This record gives sequence, structure tokens and C-alpha cells, in this order.
Amino acid sequence: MSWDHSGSNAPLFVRKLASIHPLTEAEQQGVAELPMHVREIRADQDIVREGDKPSRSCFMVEGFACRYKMAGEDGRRQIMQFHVAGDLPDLMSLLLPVMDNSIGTLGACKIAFVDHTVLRELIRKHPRIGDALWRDTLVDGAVSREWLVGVGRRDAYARIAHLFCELFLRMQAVGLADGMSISLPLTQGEVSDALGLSTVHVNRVAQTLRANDLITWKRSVLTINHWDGLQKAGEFDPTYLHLITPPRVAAASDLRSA
Amino acid sequence: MSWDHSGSNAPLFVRKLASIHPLTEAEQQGVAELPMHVREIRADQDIVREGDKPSRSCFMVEGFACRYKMAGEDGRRQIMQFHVAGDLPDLMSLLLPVMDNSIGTLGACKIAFVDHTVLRELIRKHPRIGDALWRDTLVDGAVSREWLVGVGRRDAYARIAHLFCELFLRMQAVGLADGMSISLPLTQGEVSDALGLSTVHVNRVAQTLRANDLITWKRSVLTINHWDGLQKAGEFDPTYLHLITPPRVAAASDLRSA
DNA sequence: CGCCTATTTGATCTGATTCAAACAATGTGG
DNA sequence: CCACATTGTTTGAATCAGATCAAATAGGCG
Repeated sequence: MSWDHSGSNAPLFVRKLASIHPLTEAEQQGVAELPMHVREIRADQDIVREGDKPSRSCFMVEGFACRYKMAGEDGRRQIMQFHVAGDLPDLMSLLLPVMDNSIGTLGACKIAFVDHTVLRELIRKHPRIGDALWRDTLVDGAVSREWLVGVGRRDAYARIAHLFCELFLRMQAVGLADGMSISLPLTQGEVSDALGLSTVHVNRVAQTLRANDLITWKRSVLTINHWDGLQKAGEFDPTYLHLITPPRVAAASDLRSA
Repeated sequence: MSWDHSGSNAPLFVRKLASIHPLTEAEQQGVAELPMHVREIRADQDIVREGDKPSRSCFMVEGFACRYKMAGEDGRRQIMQFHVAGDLPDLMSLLLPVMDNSIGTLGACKIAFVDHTVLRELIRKHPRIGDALWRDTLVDGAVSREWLVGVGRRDAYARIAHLFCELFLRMQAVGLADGMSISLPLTQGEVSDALGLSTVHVNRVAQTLRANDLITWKRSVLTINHWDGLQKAGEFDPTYLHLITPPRVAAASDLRSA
């Protein structure tokens, strides 16, 4: 646990915000100089919990976390979003005093915390940073809505394909993709909680995706073997991610020959 | 179709924003004086469509509309939100140039349009109005996430109960409830598209809710007979609506005697 | 090696869909 | 004001995608 004024963690934060909304030099510097409180958090810990009234927000430096909510008393969990480096999972708490969902780590994470007062001051000084942050929360909402479409109107096969398309593009956008592969430290149980399915069913359907040679998924690494096929299987249209830099996707064979 | 500078439609708009985020006199006046383009739109028309790049946003003066998205080619529709008077269904287009969902009317509606340029100018002059609008989009996202929990992890009985609880509180918050009744001009088909169910199943489960004396629902009027029971059936917790004025709910009998 | 957690497979069950048809409502033109 | 068309609701029967229960297998790791 340490206070970091050096901005050594800022580049990713800056890159993420600039990727959402173009920023001037001065604005980027303002972001880079934010005083941040960096912590390492181990797996399966809550960063904030439903009902909390945080006085700070966080952004993810490293690792995987998720937004989730429990339904009923019997342990049904719905994961509403997976968060990767660069994300601001509880930015909403800047405007909405009480959290209506929890954020929990999936593996070990490095998280940077910023006080709301500091953030508000930065926005006052650089209104366009406020726009970038607003925009970030809007994309977050757009992702939830797309998931709603999936859970409501797509079958398990399409849902899994869609999730993998999304995660790949989001991770690629912040430089976390390696060719057509991403690190995906999720258990099938976690995927099932995100897609409204049972673990058993995720297992079986994932096997079908493998059998159709669309993906390879083992030991926390997901490789997309046929982007076009996976995209079609998931009825995936990336518009809702509102990416500024267009996705770079290719057949695995193309990448190898490049 | 008419240009309205008188602010005769503004009160609801102002009331809604003030109910999200307290506003000063000057701010309220700024909102009330917004030049707005008011139109009557008949049933089942799109106000904006997925892929559009609107240069204005709208707020609902009268009627019911919905945010929706089509999945696949075979007519599967997922409704992601029902919008009532006071709502700003496509405010997002102020920050996100391209619409990733459509907004359509359900019955006849009265809609007021405001140019983005005008809105941006207002926010520049009154930053706290910007906060109110940001907050509105955040609540919108919170509602989508709650629906995701329902569709992913609750059965049909709970989903319908939950939807009715939500609609009742949201409409009550803007003065559209009459005791424990609201006008609910939705077909069972529309409800099924919102909950990820089939029309037939919505019909059967709604009958069970009626049989359990939780609701009365006929000819576009929904009455909640037992709030506590409906809330429990839907696992409903209103936190996610982030209402400022606390909900006023009571058993129907209490209201009659009042 | 032994423990714990994750994945896989098989068998069975069920909430919800689909298909089909009857039955209100509501509205429309004559 | 009624015949007719249209749209929405209700009921029944057959079927299915996905859940649940149970147990075996495979990794990862101190």
C-alpha cells in the first residue's frame, strides 16, 4: 500500500481516457498527476459492496474484476460486467452516493484509488475530462444493455461466442491482446454467472465452440481461431463498444503469415 | 408540430431533473427556457434507430416508449427499458455519436426535442445541470443492470413482479400514480419482449400473480393489491432507482381509508 | 503425494417455448 | 348501430433448451 504522486501508473489511465475521448496535452497531464492510492488486492475480494457509500473511485491497473449482484438468499449471482486494466468500475459512485452493486476481484489485482474530491476538482478545471468520464459510464451502460439482449434473446452458444468477441476487442483496445489470444483467467463458473447459465451447460457449449474450431480455451488463455465464425455465432456487432480505434481482427492464419 | 419557447412543457422536465439532482432557481429557469421542438408521434414509430447519428435529444412529455434492440434476423426483440413522461431516452447521443439501440413509441406520445448544441451551451453555463444529466444516464444504466439480474437469475414469476414494482415507483416519482394504480398501456407481447419470455408464458404467470391477489391488470390499468407481497415475489429492492424522494407505498386498504 | 478446486460426462427433470386454436376486445366503415 | 376485421388474450398439448443431481477425472500446488 503506497501513495503515488509520480504518475507511474497513470499512462494506462491516460491512454484509456484518451481512447474514449481525445484529450489535450494539458488535460492528459492533469490526469497523469492525479494523486492515487495504489493497492494490491488478492483474488475474490470485494473492492466495493452493494450499499456502500464510497468517498473515492478506483481504476484498474492490473488483473480481472467483475461487477455483480446477488439475487435472493440462495446464492444466485449475476455478473454484469468483467473489468480489465484501464476500467473505472465504480466511477458511478461520484454521482450516485450509494452503490447498487458490488465490485469484486477475480484474480489478484492492482487497483488505484482516487478521492472523489480530487476527481471533482480535476473535472472542474478540465471539463472535457468530465466528458470523457461521462462517456465512459455511458459505454458501461451500453455493455450492460448488450448483455441484456444476450441473456434475454440469445441461446447459450451465441451468448458465449458474443462474450468472447467482446472481451477480445475490449482487451485489444487497451493493448492486452497478443495476436488473436487474450489472457482470460475466468472459471467456467464465473462465465456461467455472467451469462445466466449453469456451469455444466457452459462446459458443454464451450466444447461445441471448440469442436467447431472457433476457439481454443485452456489454462486461462483464450485464442480465437476464426473471428468471422465466432462473430457470426454470437451475432456480434461492436458498435455498442463505441471504440474510437477500429478493431483489428484477422484470421489466425493471416497473423501467422504477417 | 411547433416551436415552443414559452416553457409550457418545461415544468415536467424541470421537475424530473430536480428530482434527480437538486437545482437552483437560476438553473431551473435555464432548463425551463430551453427552446424545444414538440411533436406528437403515433404508436409504434421509431424516434431514433440503431445506427442513427442524432444532432438532438428528446425528452418524453406524454406516453410510453421503449428502448429496444433486435437480435438476429428472425424478429427476436429485446426491450431494455420502458420510458415514461420526464425521461430522456436518447440523452446518450449527446456524448456517443452513433446510437447503439432504437427508441420506439408504444402508444401515441408527445415528445420534445432539444438540439445538442443548445444542450451543450446550457451545461457549459450551468455545470450542475450537466451533473443532473450525467446522473440520469447513470440511473438508466443501473436499471439495465437490474433487468440483467432479472433475466439472468430470476424466474418468470419474479421477473414480472419486479417489473411492476419498478414501473410503479418510477411513475409515482413523477406523479403518474393514482393511489396504488398506474396506467400501463403495454401488451403482454411487449412485456414478454422486455423480460425475455414468450407471450404465452407471460399470460400464464400474470394469471398466477392475479390468483395470488398481488395485482389487478386489465385494460391498461395496473393496480398493486399487496405491495409487500409483490415486492417479495420480485425480490425487489428500490436502491438501484436512486430516487431522492422515498417511495410512498401502502396496502390498498390503507389508501382507501386515508 | 495428497488436497482442493475446476472440468468433464451421464442421467434425469423442468420451466419455458412452440404450435395451434378459440375467444375477447377494440376499432372501422357502411 | 351492427357486421367485420384486427389485434390482444386465453387455453391446451407437445417439445426442448437448459437446469439439476451425481459422480468421475484432471490440474495446480503446498
